[in-house]
Amino acid sequence: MTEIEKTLDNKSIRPTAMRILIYKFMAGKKTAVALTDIENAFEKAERTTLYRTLKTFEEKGIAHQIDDGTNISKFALCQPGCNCEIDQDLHLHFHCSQCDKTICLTEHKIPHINLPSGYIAEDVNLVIKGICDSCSEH
Amino acid sequence: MTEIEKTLDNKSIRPTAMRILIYKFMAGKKTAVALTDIENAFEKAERTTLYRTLKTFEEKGIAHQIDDGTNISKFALCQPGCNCEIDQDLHLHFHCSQCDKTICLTEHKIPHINLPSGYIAEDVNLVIKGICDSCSEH
DNA sequence: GGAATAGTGCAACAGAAGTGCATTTAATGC
DNA sequence: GCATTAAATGCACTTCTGTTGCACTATTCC
Ligand SMILES: [Mn+2]
Ligand SMILES: [Mn+2]
Ligand SMILES: [Zn+2]
Ligand SMILES: [Zn+2]
Repeated sequence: MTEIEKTLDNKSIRPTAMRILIYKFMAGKKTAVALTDIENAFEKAERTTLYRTLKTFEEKGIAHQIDDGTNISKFALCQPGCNCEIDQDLHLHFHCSQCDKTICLTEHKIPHINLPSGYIAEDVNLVIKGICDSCSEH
Repeated sequence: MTEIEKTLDNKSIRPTAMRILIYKFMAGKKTAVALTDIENAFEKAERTTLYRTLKTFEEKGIAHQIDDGTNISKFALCQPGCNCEIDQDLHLHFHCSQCDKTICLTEHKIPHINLPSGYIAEDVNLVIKGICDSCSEH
């Protein structure tokens, strides 16, 4: 049983061949991935399978979905300190307008926001658009 | 020349019948509107016209587009103090998960966010999802 | 092994966004 | 006013992402 298989098993995700491949692919990327990214990376990849795999990953708490403002959902494996389950402690995301990559800034937590009375916050999404570190140094 | 016509004219937007209607509709709403909201509000409304009208409104700086995480673009007329043109001073948006309404919290500015070195911020989007004041009081 | 369950592949659909082009409408100059 | 020109609109069509139903396959459990 490999490390990945253990990780999946821990969260009661049956470690099928496709799931392991997808997990590996995501783990190898420093950025969040779109469904089509995975689709293009593998010859034999069914969009539906990817769709449902990502959904499973998210529901079981090993990945989180990111809305970066492009209207294309991105996904990233949860990092240590990610704490996606808990409402608090959410990190922010960066979307580079040049290379179109979306990056989890896990260390950068979203500051507390004061709301007008009557408003109850359940979830918060903070996305910064700009130039990423790779793009800015060139 | 009515007040609305003046507003449009000031930003060099030709005040056509449809544009005035759309402007009125948006001004009468306290929440941001989706394209389909306008489409449903008028019998004779062409999606393309609405689409391009909203785009024009945005480009000319009398409205701003809002990505509230629903993957449906919302639009709202700019309020005094909205300052959409300037990167700084952006306000946050609230999306109610119960009534599905999206609200501009023009008074609530997005706090300054520190980024890792190399990252350059150009735009920032902060959306809070939860229960709005109307929904929470019931 | 066989029943039950979970995962996958294929097909099809929904909804929003976007584009090209012909037609209509409005502004401008004479 | 009327012709000329440019802008706005309406219609048809395409693309893309997301989503679901259903049949088929693989895996687990007894
Ligand atoms: Mn993230
Ligand atoms: Mn707003
Ligand atoms: Zn970049
Ligand atoms: Zn509400």
